[in-house]
Amino acid sequence: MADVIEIARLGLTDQVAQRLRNLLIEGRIAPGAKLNERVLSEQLRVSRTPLREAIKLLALEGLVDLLPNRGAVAVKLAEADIVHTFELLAELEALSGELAAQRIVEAALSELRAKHHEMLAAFERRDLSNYYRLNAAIHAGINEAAANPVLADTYRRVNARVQAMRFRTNQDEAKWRLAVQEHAQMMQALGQRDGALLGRVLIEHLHHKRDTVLNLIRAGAGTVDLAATPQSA
Amino acid sequence: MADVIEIARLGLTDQVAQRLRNLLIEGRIAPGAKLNERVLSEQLRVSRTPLREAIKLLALEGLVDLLPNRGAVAVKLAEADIVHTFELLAELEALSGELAAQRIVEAALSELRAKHHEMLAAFERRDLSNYYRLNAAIHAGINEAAANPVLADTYRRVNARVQAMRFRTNQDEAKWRLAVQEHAQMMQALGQRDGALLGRVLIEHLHHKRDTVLNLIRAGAGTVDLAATPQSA
DNA sequence: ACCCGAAGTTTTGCATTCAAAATGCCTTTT
DNA sequence: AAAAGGCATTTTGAATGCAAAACTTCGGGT
Repeated sequence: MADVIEIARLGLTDQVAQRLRNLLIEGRIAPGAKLNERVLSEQLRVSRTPLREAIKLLALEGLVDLLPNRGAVAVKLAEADIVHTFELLAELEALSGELAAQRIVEAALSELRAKHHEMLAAFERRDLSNYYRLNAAIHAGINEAAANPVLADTYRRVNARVQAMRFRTNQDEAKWRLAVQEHAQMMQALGQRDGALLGRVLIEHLHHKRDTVLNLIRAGAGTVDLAATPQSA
Repeated sequence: MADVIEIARLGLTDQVAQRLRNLLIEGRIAPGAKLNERVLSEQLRVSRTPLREAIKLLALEGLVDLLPNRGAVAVKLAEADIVHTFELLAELEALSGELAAQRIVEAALSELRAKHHEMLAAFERRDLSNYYRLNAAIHAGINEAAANPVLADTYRRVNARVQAMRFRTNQDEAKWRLAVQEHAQMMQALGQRDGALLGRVLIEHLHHKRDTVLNLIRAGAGTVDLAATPQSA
């Protein structure tokens, strides 16, 4: 009866990294914005040491760019970056799906179905916030069902890069409907344990997601934010 | 005429990370060994600050495990980790191959062919060191030809985890021969721009590599090293 | 008037110092 | 004698301080 409870106890660095990650993903720190160490350390009430370590971590995750002797800036993804990221992300999701279809246990499948129905409810109410949350939870669930920690970890890292963009999509009614349909197909394929089908559906799904994000960028939303949220208020 | 030459100028942290990464991959720091910050900082002649940052980076890469308030240890991969890593790695290589077959330019293909022949030469001489170097260069070349930086980066990261193991394989003559044959098939598929075929060959290739590594571990080589190289000399 | 250059300021990078947590040893008690 | 508790040492974690690099601004020159 060794490690039974094991309460939190995260290091400060990891807490800071988590906080910064959220700020970046939610766009509270605008793409292209400089990350001033002194300012940030005062805002987060930590010294520069754990902050710097956290920034280095985020750089490895690809959420910030590191300019030697000139600090870090929040990444501003170009179209090519989006294309490249989704090219990989689609494949990772497909692999997750194929493995999940083979390995998922009944309990997990039921939980995913439940989340799927909750998501449908959020869709009917046009409750974007909950829809997004459940959507992410379902994808994460499939990932977990694949029972490959290395894959899960890699997926999380790559996904983080475009999460900020995905956050702001699904305004288009038609595309939203299509996404919901695809999710239904996913659940069906998973229920039938048809990995190949699930993989194909996921690739298609991500393909559409990519196009949505690209449109968003072309509309200017993803690149102009520079002065919009100067990370203060 | 801005940044034309742009010599090195890496930060100390990155240099330390690179050095540590090599030590870990080459097994100079044995799996399971503790990374004492004071000792390492004296050996590498740097202060603990950049060292700590580097260790955190390696933790994110999965090369060391981070125990809260108790420092870092070099990862000791279990069989399950190997299986999981190769499960992903095979897919990443296959994707690289498919994209490379579509996108590789003639010059890069020629360079790969040249490296392939050099590798055959190294094989004939049973020159394991050069064989390994050229082998890695060819895989890296295919990766680069895929022209997807996100994929390339991810591949590098995941590959690093098992590089230490791959380093010590190919002692078995029969398996070595097979690997060389598979490489020939790879070059042919690439020359024909047959991405699907190249993908299949690569998955098979990695599959075999995985089995070799698993055998190596089962023979005890991968896990017993604990006291073998106590990171000093 | 505009451009180039130098001094001052700011900001990052690294080292050192201080604090907190863990490990190991020794004493003490049953 | 064995186990438990406390003290000392070691080791990690975080903050501060110092030096070097980059940006800014102001002044002089063309």
